[in-house]
Amino acid sequence: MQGSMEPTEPTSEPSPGLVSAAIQAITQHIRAEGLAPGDPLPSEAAMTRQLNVSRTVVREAFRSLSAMRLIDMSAGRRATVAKLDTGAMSMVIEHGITTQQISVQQVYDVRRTIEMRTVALAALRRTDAEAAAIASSARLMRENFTNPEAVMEHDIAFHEAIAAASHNPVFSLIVTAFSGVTRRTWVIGWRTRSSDEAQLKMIKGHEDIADAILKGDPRLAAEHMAEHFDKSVKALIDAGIA
Amino acid sequence: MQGSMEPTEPTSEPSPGLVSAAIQAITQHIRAEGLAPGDPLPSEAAMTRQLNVSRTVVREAFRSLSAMRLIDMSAGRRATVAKLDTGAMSMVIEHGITTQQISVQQVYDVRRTIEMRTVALAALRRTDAEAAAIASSARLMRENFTNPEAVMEHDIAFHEAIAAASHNPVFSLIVTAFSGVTRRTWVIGWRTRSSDEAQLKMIKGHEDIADAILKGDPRLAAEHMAEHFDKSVKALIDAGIA
DNA sequence: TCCTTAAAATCTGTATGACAGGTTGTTGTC
DNA sequence: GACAACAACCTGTCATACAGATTTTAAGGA
Repeated sequence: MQGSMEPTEPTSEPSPGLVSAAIQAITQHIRAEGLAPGDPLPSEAAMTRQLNVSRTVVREAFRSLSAMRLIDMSAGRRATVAKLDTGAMSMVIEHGITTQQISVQQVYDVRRTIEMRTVALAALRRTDAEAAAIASSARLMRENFTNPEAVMEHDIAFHEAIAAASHNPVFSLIVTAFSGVTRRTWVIGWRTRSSDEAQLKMIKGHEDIADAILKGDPRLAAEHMAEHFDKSVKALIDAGIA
Repeated sequence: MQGSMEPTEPTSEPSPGLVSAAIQAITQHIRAEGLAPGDPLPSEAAMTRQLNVSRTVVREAFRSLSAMRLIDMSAGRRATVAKLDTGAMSMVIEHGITTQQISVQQVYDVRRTIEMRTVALAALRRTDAEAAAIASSARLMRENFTNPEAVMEHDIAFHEAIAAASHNPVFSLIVTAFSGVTRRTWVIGWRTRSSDEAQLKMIKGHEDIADAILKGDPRLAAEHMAEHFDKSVKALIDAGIA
């Protein structure tokens, strides 16, 4: 049963490659069956029979979806539908940066645009627990301020917590996808704030944002966020980031 | 040379699975060599030797990156670094929608946030050709207004053209990633505009945006865009979209 | 010498078979 | 009825084979 000898559909085959077809078949199966995260998918063997292709093809399809984090795979178990994850988006952004198709500044412009909105939404919709988590990240930035690495991680957590408090997972998805870029450039911005004073002022900015969210004042929160981004971008430009 | 018999690195193996390791090796190769779009990657055979794993593993890694559109593959040719493409992002968004982890309204909120910015940037940065392309899409909407399918495609092209005119590929990436969702819900909004008058008014809104961009007035352009989105969201809510 | 063309080497696409190891369902015993 | 051993199923990885596409090399002629 060599693949090219028995074209299952001699008429219309728009996408080139059996793997692409298999990927589509799997995603369509999810849609057609109305599967939810955690629900199991057909086994590779079943898919092999259904599509009448080799296991190689089916496996490459499953693996591709797994790489995009649309499904979860593990040995012995069937693949399951995955919860929303930022994996694929992160990789696309990283790819764009490393191949110099997008610049760090362009990412920051998008981040600013989005986070001006998430911070306003967070001020309006945050639960008490979310407000506490945001404030906590800001506090941890101050407490660890002699350890840049730690400050950075709490900074990233701070922005992700705000996105989560916006109660729109698409915002969370995008903000989180940018975290990788932030990890790669954050230190540069930090170094331009040479004095302790400048560094503490930057941390103060985060506390102001957290306070505004706690108070439920979207306009004030957005103002502080704008200021924060303007200074961050300025720091990057001063450091000569293209 | 059975895989599990000769652990190449008996000490630290953080990521579970050889395929993940291979994916990382490839992306790191791109970074380390400073490859640009179009540049060729090592052959599968070369990668197989370098990583000391089977071709199966290497192939699944390549295929995964291809599915995310980070690399281009075709028979006989070596894989090459891909230009920035929205493929993976679209699939993530689609997945979120079909598994009901995100709602259409949430996508529209993100679109509104982003396109309020792209339209302003487009007004400031558009070339004459870009302004013409945007206006052309609006005109084609009017000319084909008895054919909903055609109107939709020109509508989508309109928004993507604005994103392109923002001269920030990250915006283009995100806006384009949402086009799939738009294709799946657009008709619903169109139907709520039952009269020709209502439909033509909606098209007029697009022309107003195009004019503002042509005039180079970011504030006016953003105002028209806001109005457009508010009406679109209202139309979806009227139609009972969750 | 240079151009053309045919053969060889290389590469990807797909299929098949094999086996290790994990997971789940079944059965049989106590 | 509880528990343990076993069988069935499933994924992870490897090896091999071959078709078809592409690139490289070599040969031959102008």
